[in-house]
Amino acid sequence: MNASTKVLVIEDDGLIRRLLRATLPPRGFAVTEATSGAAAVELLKSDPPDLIILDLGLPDLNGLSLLRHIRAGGSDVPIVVLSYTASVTTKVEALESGASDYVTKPFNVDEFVARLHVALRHRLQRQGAAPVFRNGELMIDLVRRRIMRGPVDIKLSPTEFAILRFLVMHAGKVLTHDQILREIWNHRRNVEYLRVYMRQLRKRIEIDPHNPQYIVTVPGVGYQLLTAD
Amino acid sequence: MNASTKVLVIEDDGLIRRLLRATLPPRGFAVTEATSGAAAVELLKSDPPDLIILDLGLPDLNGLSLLRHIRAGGSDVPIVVLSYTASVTTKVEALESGASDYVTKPFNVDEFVARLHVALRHRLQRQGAAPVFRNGELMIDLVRRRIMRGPVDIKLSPTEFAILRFLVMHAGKVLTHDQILREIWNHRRNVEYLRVYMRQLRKRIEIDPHNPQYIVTVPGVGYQLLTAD
DNA sequence: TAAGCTTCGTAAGCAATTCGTAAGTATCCT
DNA sequence: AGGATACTTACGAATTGCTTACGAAGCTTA
Repeated sequence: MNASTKVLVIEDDGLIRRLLRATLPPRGFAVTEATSGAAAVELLKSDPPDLIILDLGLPDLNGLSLLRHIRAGGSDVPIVVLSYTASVTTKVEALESGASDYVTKPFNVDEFVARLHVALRHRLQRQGAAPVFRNGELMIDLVRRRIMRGPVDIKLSPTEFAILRFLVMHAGKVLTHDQILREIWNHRRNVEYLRVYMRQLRKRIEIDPHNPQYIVTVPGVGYQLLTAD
Repeated sequence: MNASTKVLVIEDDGLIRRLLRATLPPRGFAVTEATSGAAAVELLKSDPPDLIILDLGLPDLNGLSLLRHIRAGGSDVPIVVLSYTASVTTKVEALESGASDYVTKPFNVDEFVARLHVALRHRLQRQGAAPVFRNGELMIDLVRRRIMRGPVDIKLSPTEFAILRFLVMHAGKVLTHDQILREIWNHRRNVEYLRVYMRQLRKRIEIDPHNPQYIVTVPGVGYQLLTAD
């Protein structure tokens, strides 16, 4: 758990917000807050957090809908649900809809933080689990910075490698232009640069850059590194 | 969750064992039991399960030690801890030691099963599984933006995909024109556009667009994506 | 039952956007 | 000086979004 785990607290109740604002930062979390579903949706786009704490009793939007909305959008960010309602059906619905955990108020802060750690652990595991990406002839070893297509060694410039690493870390998922731009250039460049670099990357790793079989473009959205299966 | 998720129940209490033996198999779990830590260690080697349900109050071995032992061995099998003790320190210790969840007895079976599903989900995610909509030949993977009818890959424009995603997120429900217009264009377009795009969508995903079997129109109201069952 | 109105599906055209691609400049390191 | 890399601009081709128009189907009312 590094020092800057970004947590988005989507919570109406001011008391809880204050409690979390007081207790989370000392434990290594950077807290952002949203008091309504609408604000939350905005923040999710502009500055994706590492973890979401979601209250089910929001005024303008049903918490469950928001949960499903986030999951349907393709995000697998851990979401810990917080609620007064201990109704089993609500719990089950939330958990089956993609919540990582369900904590009822009032709660003990230490246990709560431990559960946040559990929720975050899976993400870490997933990232560390596959240092080597494989699809057909292509092999990418992020740790050794080694890329091979069949027997040929492929050399990449630092920027090209950074983009490819980002793709590998989210292999199979569609990454939007915005996501990549933010990751690589912190949003200080625009989409044209991305195109230039994607072209460059393809020239290097694809057999036929005109008919890419690894890095495919998702028109109007972004790019995607295809997985083997 | 396929039909044969192997669960190892490490539990001393006969009542709980009987409860789990009665309730888990109908929900798609195959149950193996161990009543002592020693037996559990044996079973873990001989027949590794997909999930472990671990009681902390074993006679011959401290449950926490067993938990740490399993993790130290490099296994990342999900472990759901079950216990009478609600002591916060115990909970925190278990969770930080690698438990996926901590459930206190007595518990509700439905919620318990939902939590088992959560614990298993991460493993599935790591393997690349994602929530997928299915109806007959049609398969829609929102995360990968992949739509297939039988063996054919279907490509959609961003707007077409946005509409389909909205339908999938509320599959089976009738969505009114207004709802869709608000979601997709924020009400800045009128119903005619919706028709044009629905036609487009059908041309893409339906076998016979004149007799749609997936996207049906509900006259005067809106559209509906039919579910399998 | 016929006429009139509304809803729906469908075709088609135009404008704007998106994408791939080439090419040129600037900067840094060797 | 040479080579690699990053940055930047430009442009044609393809795709997409937007928009209008019209006939068929369904419903309502006289």
